[in-house]
Amino acid sequence: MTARVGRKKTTIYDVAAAVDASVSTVSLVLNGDWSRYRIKEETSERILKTAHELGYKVNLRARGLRLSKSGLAGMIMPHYRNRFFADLAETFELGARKRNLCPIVVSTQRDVEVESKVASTLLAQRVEFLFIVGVADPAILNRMCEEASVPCVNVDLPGAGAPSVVSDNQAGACLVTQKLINKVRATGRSVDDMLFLGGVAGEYATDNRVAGFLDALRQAGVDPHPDMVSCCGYRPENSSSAFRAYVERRGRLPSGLFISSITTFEGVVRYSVSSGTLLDCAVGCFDWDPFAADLPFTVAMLRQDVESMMEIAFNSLDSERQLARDILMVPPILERA
Amino acid sequence: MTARVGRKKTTIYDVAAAVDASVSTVSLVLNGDWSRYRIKEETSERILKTAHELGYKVNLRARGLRLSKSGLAGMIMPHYRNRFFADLAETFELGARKRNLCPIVVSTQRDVEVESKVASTLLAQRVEFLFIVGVADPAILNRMCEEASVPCVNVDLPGAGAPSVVSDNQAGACLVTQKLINKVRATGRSVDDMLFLGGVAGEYATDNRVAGFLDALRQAGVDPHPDMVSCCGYRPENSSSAFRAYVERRGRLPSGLFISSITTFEGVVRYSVSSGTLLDCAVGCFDWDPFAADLPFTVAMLRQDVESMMEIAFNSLDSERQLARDILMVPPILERA
DNA sequence: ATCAAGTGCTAAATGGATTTAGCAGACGGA
DNA sequence: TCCGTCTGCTAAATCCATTTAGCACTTGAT
Repeated sequence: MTARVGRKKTTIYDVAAAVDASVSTVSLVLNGDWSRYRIKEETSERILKTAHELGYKVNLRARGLRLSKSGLAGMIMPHYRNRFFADLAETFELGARKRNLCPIVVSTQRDVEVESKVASTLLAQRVEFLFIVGVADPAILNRMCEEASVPCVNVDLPGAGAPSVVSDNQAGACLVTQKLINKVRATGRSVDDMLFLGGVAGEYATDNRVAGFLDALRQAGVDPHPDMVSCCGYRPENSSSAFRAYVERRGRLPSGLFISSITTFEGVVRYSVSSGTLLDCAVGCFDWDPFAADLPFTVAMLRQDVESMMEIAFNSLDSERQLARDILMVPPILERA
Repeated sequence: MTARVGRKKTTIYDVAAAVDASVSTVSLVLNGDWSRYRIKEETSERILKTAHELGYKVNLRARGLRLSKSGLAGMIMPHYRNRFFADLAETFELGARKRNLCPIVVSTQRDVEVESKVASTLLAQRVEFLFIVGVADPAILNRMCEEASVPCVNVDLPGAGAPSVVSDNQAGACLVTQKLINKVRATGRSVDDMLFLGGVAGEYATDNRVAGFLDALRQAGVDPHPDMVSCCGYRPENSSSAFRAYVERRGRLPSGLFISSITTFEGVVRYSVSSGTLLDCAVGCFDWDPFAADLPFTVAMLRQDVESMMEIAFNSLDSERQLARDILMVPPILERA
């Protein structure tokens, strides 16, 4: 191991000089097609050996320039702080590596400015494609990708500028609500008395989850009234106080509680702990977290099917599907009933 | 916006041709030092305008090749599935962007093979530096970085091949244990009866946390006995059954419980829920998670000071500090007492 | 008329790899 | 002897941007 103390990196030129061959030969050998170009096995071995001794490592930026491929796969997402996003990131990385690409995942904290800046950096790095995850308005980013002719796909929140892969919020919410209704009925309480908590009215995911919730109620013969839905936002503080207000106003817990997201869940738990209220009602949640799954009451949790979503997303990068721009729905998985 | 329908990207050559100027002029203008090279403002404006119209975006790989800088900042870490790692990733990204670099974070699932492969890809991409986070044996990776003359730093788990930034596990554990001891004494129970649960004996973090736990006990005049420490691994199933065994064997809960990590915590909660045991003892945990912080009993949680750790890590990339290879200890923050 | 200084710009080298067309020599057959 | 065929390799163009030395011209002073 001839230590490279000198700070410059070894190039194919160095290797060529060392073995007294041409750069082309070295390149051909290092790329493995020496036999196709009739280069003697002995020469090939000498080159390989020397390259290794000199600590040669290909410069992917130079190769990328020549081949106009970067070997980079880009993804932008809000953050890593819940299991859904964390799993998306890890699954994306796995998929990228499987395709011999180097994943670049960047989180943007849902800041529109940052989203644009990050996207343009990634495009300037010439990523081979871009996954756009959980971005409220993907239109601008889709546009940027189109101008750079870089394939892209929207995940989690759909947009019209590219194919989109999202969980089937409505069907999932409907399924969980049906479970809750069964439980409520089993305990003899009234299905009229159920509550949807969390999210923001007007937002894609929330609206669809509410729709699924209401679907199930209607199917069960209930005529939903406005008091059954409380979209109080995502922050735990909000759901905590909204839930407190609801309970105090009505003097009792709802018979069944549909929680729209994991942070909303946190707020409910916080209320329960601080008020000493035991949550003895049917509870369902559109999200999954190992901690929540272990809490002192049974929760029907819906886990989004990250593996399938990502597989579909990867598949939607080819050109026909890029043009189609469909919204592809993936059913979430019921984690616990 | 002259739409680039043709799939090739615009280069400075295209711009030069369009404005009938030389490539050099275009490059100088686009890099903002047109006045330093006495290029007329009018020319400069024409070039800028045309570049914009043609949708020109610099090719960072070409620039990187020329300048032998990639503009990439690399980090490898086990996964994103707990708040500590998630926060590390986000803080790293922020720091990279602040330095005008594009962050590349790759998770390796603690697989030694994957770690090496990912590291060599990142080095071949010529990242400007590499953060090595939570890697059990950083030696090989440090070596690779040294050969590539890429600065690196170990975070969370130390190694001798580069500077390391770690939480002060021992001091933190000691601090929490002192809190627990006070609580135990306040409730009149015996400090002899405390338990350290989780982790793996022989591992850096665990050993230091155990040492801190024992320090505090000795300071409190207790002579620690083997039954006070149960290193049952990290998985919730392990801690769940280990804790059950402990409680059943002794017929009661410990007076104070020191939990070594968040996954261990999950197991304890799982036991508590499944057995209907109320955890009415002093509980402390070396880790932090918003969900855990809201559970139905008070937990003294130690949150690792990610911001400080990352700042120190970034600072340790300069050449003197690269050579020093110190282990830098950062005290964790007591989140709740 | 001559020279220095200033103005506005460009040619060309460079960074590291890939890839194709083709060169030089050996060898066999007619 | 001459041609065709192999064998083993290489020259050179190319990808795109950066950067320095320096060219050609004008202006003003002497």
